[in-house]
Amino acid sequence: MQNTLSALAEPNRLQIIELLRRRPLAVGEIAVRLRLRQPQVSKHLRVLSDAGLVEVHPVAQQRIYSLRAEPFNELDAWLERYRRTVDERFDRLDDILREQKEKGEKDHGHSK
Amino acid sequence: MQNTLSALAEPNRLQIIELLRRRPLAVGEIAVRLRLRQPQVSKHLRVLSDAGLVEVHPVAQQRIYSLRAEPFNELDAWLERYRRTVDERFDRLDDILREQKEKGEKDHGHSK
DNA sequence: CCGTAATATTCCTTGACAGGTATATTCTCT
DNA sequence: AGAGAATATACCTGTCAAGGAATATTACGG
Repeated sequence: MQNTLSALAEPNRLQIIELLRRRPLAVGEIAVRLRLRQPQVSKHLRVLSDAGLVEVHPVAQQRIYSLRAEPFNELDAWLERYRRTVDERFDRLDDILREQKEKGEKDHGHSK
Repeated sequence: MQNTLSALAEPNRLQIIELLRRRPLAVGEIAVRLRLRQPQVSKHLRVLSDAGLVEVHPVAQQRIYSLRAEPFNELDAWLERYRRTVDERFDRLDDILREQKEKGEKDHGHSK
């Protein structure tokens, strides 16, 4: 999860992912489309690969990179935990605030 | 999207978010639970706030931080585009590879 | 108004990381 | 085997962001 997020945090890497969403691509093609130099693309792909976001398939001297589904599913599962709770937390915010306020007042009265 | 991802890329910030998922908290409480120093917590919260991931509600001298739903919804929408395509891309991978291979062979024959 | 609690901000230092360039590696074709 | 693609790696450099410590700010009670 952490690896996935930090891999996607880099703008160019996110771009690469967006590109690969459309279809698998060779390193050189990515470099051309994103106007990056080949070594940087290779390095970014290394990071993405280590994070499990992409996989490689050699075709002659080319390496075709494509997305892997797993990390996206994990992200999805992680988000799921928030879809459930964020809204209700928001609703309860007033209660929490009141709670905190009362706690503060109680402490002050105690120290008198 | 990019802002959201880079905000979440930092381990401690992700931890903060996970904490706030359970319930809104004051800065000091976060610091205690994550064993971080108060200034760093404030700084991380600043980043999270700028990214729109959290919002503040003052209660006396305390600042209660809570999650905001919007960025999570955006992330969800972004992921949705992948839920649809990753699998089918995966199925088509063989086709793509064959395609690339044939292209390569054609080029070579061309240069003869 | 003063003291204190809670938090934010500033300044500094250091480490990680991305880009640039050169070079190594791998594969294919002849 | 040799040449030339396509890609990966190594090394260097500069930048930026995170942690540490001190200080500023804000809000409250007396």
